[in-house]
Amino acid sequence: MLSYTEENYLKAIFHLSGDGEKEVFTNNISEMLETKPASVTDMLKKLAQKDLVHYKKYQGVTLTKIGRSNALKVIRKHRLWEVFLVEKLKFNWDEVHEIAEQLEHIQSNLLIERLDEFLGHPAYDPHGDPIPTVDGKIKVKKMVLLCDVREGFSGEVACLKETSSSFLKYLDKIGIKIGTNIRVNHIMEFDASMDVNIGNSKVTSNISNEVSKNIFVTL
Amino acid sequence: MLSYTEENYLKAIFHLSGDGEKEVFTNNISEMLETKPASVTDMLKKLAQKDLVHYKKYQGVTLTKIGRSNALKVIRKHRLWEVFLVEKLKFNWDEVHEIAEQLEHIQSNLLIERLDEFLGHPAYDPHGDPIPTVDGKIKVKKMVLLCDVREGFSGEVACLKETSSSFLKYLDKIGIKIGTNIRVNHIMEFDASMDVNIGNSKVTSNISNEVSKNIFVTL
DNA sequence: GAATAATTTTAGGTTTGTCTAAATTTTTAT
DNA sequence: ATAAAAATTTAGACAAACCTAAAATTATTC
Repeated sequence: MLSYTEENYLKAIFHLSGDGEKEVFTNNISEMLETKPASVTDMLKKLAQKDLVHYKKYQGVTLTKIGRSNALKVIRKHRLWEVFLVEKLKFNWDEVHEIAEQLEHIQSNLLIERLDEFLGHPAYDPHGDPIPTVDGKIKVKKMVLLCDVREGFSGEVACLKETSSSFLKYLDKIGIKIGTNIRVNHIMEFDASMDVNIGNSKVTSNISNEVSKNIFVTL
Repeated sequence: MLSYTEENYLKAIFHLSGDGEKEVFTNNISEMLETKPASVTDMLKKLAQKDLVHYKKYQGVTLTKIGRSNALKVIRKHRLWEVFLVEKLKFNWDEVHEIAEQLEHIQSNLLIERLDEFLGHPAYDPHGDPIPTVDGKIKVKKMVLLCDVREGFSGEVACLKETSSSFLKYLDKIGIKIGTNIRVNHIMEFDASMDVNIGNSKVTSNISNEVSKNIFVTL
């Protein structure tokens, strides 16, 4: 049985490693979890001892099989609870993160499977992130960042890279949600901002590169 | 902001005091929370310092206004989550306690008010216990223990004193749930067991005094 | 290839909530 | 009323997860 804190470390390592691809370093984790590097070192030793991470002094960490499977379990719970909050309790997509951060640590396999069923086995959370299956598989969609879409092409919003409340509120305001179609009409050479059509709207909106770098679309 | 542990102590004191009526003693708390009396003393000092309990060495504790209100908030959350688990996720009434013990500590007023709304503002949890309102009021039903019902009279099951899994499973088996009508036909002088009719059944069942002492009915 | 900078680890300390063992207070029983 | 029993508190320790400050390692730069 992992502690609340151990689960958070595993989750952070998973995310920072790009879903388990690369190595992760002490300072990255310390920044993400808002703790000091010294504390991270302490915890990495502990996780290594429990066989949850591969860790060599000064050389960064990666998750073991067991560590990865535990991280995915927590992420599954987090995303299912987010769906519940938005679909059933009518929360806005920018309000659910903090609550799901707590709910993801509730221990009960039966609970999470019943919740999954109750929600109709959703594949994606409200921000478009895939929900891992019970056995730790993730459906990866073929997506590109909106900023990489060429002029004249269009795509469907699939997932967000950034999910801060302020970003989500901005997207709400300009009418972008998961599934919205976006057509790229023109890209400014100067600042890489884009003139786009959002949804069925005939009106052209301009979105900054900072924004288009944080939206994934399927073509 | 109270810790998980502090909330559990307040809740335990509330329950042990008979909803805030009597004083509670160190050993009672220690037994309920499965900790040693010395640990309880430590915590009582801390709670007293935070003005959550009235505490005098060797003389027992009672909750302050603030302590009581916090205890009721936790109990409200616990019981609302129990309703959710039974009504929405199809849990059996004997399976929900442990999960609700965890869920009751999730911090978010908005969450609990949305949940309350989602569930249709229930007044009682699956075991018949009243759900405190946001402002800490509890609806007290006029109830008597089934063992105090006289021969020839009948009552409706309103609430259970004991809510252990084994007791709830036994009640399931003999067909007793909240709302079931029970008619007392005969009381054995020897062991105070009762011959009763459960629901609309014409068959007479015999239930022990141990059982009838743990069922509250309204007449 | 040194010297400096950045990163990471070690050493030692804090807080929260727990424990054991010993001391104190209260209650009960003779 | 006093001795024995029961309940409670104090004293001192421990584990988890964090901290600061100093030391060690790795990376970068001239």
